[in-house]
Amino acid sequence: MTVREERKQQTRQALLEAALTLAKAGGGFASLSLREVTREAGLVPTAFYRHFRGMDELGLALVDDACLTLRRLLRDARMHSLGAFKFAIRDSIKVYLGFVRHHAVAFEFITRERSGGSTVVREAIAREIRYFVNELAADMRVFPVVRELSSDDIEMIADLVVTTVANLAQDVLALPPGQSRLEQDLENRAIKQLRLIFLGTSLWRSQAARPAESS
Amino acid sequence: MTVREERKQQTRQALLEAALTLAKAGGGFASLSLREVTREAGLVPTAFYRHFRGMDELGLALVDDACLTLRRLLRDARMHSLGAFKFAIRDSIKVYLGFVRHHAVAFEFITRERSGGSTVVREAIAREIRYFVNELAADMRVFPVVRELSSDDIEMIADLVVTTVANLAQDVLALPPGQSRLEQDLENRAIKQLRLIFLGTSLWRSQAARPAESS
DNA sequence: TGTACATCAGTGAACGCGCGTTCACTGATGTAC
DNA sequence: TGTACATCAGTGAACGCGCGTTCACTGATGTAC
Repeated sequence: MTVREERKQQTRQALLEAALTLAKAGGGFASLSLREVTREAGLVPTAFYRHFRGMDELGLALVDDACLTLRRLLRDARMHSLGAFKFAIRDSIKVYLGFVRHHAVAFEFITRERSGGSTVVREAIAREIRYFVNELAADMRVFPVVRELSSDDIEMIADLVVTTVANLAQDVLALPPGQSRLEQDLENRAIKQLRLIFLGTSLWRSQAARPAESS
Repeated sequence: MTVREERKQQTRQALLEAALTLAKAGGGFASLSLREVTREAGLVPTAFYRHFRGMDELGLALVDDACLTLRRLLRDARMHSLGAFKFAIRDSIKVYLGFVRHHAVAFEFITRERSGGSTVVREAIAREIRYFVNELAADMRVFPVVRELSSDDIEMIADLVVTTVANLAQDVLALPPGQSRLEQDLENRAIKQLRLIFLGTSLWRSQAARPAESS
């Protein structure tokens, strides 16, 4: 990579980080101006166009970056869990929350723009979530109890799990800093919820013919 | 109510509806200008201040309105289910989705601003969700299986249910119109998810001492 | 009931401001010879 | 290696536009007598 290309990448990164910082501090990515971003990055507004066509393209780049990091984490986690042949919910949640806190800015961006913001950003995030659900569904097949279920049901359960942990991230990040007691409560709640889900999973097919409507 | 007060209420309502319409069509409530809203409502911009201090106050009024309607629905639903002493998941979801479709604009506003938009609107929505979780937790106590659980656990389960149906509403509303096949899929998925949750609930305490970590 | 005054929802002009985007430019870096 | 030209990331002035908010106003509705 030439010196010029290297410097261009640095500037691009500065723009992405400026956008994340401002989206976190202000009212989300949607209410964020091109001029604000370049100002934060220490550039003149027109320099923006050397890197992105407009704010939408920058938003997509943010989603891609954040999700790439998350995918890497999941891949590593899968390696480890496959090696050890175990699945401890509490440990997994701890690792996950550590990651969420470490990449708080990127995560806040994703959870926030998931349903707000511009259409193109929202669709990109929806696509990534679908990807994660499929990944998790595939991973879950290592458990004998799960392997007996239909693909449809496995995906249904994976979706419930992803929704639950996404909700956890959202709640934790919405907390004012230093509220470690409340954070503990949220963590414990999510752990219990996942245990409940897997408890239900372990019985799923056996009762499927006449399900738990009357309970 | 005098003629003047009546007309003022009409104008106020026109502003609220204009904001809902625009928030649905455009990029959410946050990226919505005072002038846009008054224009849509057929007013001069300055007339806005006769009704709200600014856009934040209008946002809060929207949350209040939408949640008031939803609370009424829940109250009615409770009456019926208490009268009949039954709890059919499929029927409940059907009623709920009917309500979501009927109040699509208000619902889209809530699900969208739940995590995007201005801080004050977001906090108001979080407060309402907490209220719904508590209501549901109280309602769930009519079931003998639930009554044996701790208040903490009941709330944990209620939260999981509320998150799941909120997620369903979000997914259904994000669908392009006329996709009744995909809508059916989402509905069936949510029904299964709730069944799974109640299946887990029916066994919750009995396995609590050494929970489903190894499954 | 009729009159004289008070209230106040909605008007319209005006303001200063930050926005996205255009354009011609500069000067450091890259490249071909 | 040295030179002459090409590339292109970043500059700075300029534009037209919609924004939130102010202010003094108008005229229909309300109220006191």
